[in-house]
Amino acid sequence: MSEPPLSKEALRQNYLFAALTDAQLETMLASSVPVHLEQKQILFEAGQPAEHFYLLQTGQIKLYSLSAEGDEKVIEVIRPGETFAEAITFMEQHAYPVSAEAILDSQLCSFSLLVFRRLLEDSVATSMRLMADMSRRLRMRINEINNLTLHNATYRLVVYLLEQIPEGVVEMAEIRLGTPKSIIASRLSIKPETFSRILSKLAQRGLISVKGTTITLQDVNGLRGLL
Amino acid sequence: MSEPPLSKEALRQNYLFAALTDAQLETMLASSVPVHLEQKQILFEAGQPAEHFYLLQTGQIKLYSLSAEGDEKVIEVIRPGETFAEAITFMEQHAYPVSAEAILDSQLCSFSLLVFRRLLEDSVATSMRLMADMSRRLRMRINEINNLTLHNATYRLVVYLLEQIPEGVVEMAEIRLGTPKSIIASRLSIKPETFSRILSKLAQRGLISVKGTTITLQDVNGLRGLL
DNA sequence: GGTAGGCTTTGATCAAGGTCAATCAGAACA
DNA sequence: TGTTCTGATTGACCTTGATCAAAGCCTACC
Repeated sequence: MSEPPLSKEALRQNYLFAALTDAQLETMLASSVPVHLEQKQILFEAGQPAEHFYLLQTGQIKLYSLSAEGDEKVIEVIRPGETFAEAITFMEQHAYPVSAEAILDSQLCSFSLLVFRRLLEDSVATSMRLMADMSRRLRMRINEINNLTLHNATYRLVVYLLEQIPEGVVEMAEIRLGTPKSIIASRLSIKPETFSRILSKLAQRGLISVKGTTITLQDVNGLRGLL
Repeated sequence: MSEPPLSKEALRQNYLFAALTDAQLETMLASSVPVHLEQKQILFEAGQPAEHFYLLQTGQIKLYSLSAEGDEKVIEVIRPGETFAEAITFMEQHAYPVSAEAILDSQLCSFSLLVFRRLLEDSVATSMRLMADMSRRLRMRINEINNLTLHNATYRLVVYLLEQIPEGVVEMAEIRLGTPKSIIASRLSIKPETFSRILSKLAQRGLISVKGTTITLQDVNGLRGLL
């Protein structure tokens, strides 16, 4: 299992690193360590002291919270090319606010939060990008709170389905869920049983059809009409 | 109704402005306009193009979302000394993600987002503070999502009550709600009726007592035990 | 003081979604 | 080709909290 050599060019693909100078990029790379996770392996747990943030190269990672009773809520599913936990540099106590676990075997790269933070002080452009991203995340979270409080489970599921297809599609569309249904359910704050029931209800109404992990939106406009 | 003259010193009280130079502060002040809102007056609505952010001097403002059916969810209640909407500089489309309405008559001060943004480019320290605040807000939102999905209404209400009292208190504590119960209910995503019922249930169990807008926590430890 | 209008409370009823348990479907593997 | 294991589905039932409607309570204002 040879670790993929992370090039400066590859790194610059990511918005976070795009505005760094070569020297800065090299500093970041020098602090980086490749990390491999097996499926179900835990990267960090909520409350742990945070010293690194991560760039996911391949695989999938779920960020989630646990209640005292052990119930799990998936906050976000990270996909290749995305970084996560970088905003933690700014938290008072440097501790992860959520836990992270590999859904699939994953290859990632860890960076020092401290090094990153020092570097931010010299890179206004990168600060701006980071702020833009944080405000995007903030916006996403507000959106999610709205969905949770203002809308029901069916609404959330339909929104999710429609988000998976490209803009212009009007008629039919096929979605391949890249993630176990139970995790999507948790992401949407729905129990797996309810998730399954809603899917079959939508199928009954001819709006979608489900075959295993593939969902075909038979009537995109009809689905939009539910919102 | 004479607008209170906003001094540089007063402005520096706020974390956002604390790290600015005198000249920068003057630039901000030059872009500022005092705003007065009557109770129930709307400051801005979700989706409107955003050109200003605000510092609340006196009164109370609620930030909220509306569903298509007109249901309202209060996201946050702003109190004097707090700024809001400043993170919008970084959003792709510069539009307010929520609406803002005065709960009480309120005096506030508006600032130009554009001027602020330009100034951030010259003030690394202020960028850092802003990022710290954004990450705090991000953390708050994640916390709220957890509360919504992992905990029930009673839990959320008890957490809210306990948040209102100082750290060390063990026995009794009195809370004066500065905000109508219906708004606190919405903030906690509970209907007013349910809110009221939960309060009386807690009162029945001797944990609290309610007299109008004043709530006495009779048994703080008992309440903590519910969590 | 009387009364109008805004919150808040209370009661009765209902629906959405959760829980528990059984069964099923597939993938992995021997 | 079983066999096993994990995740998905289905059914019966239950709980939470929403909804609807009717009082109550206060405060403001005539």
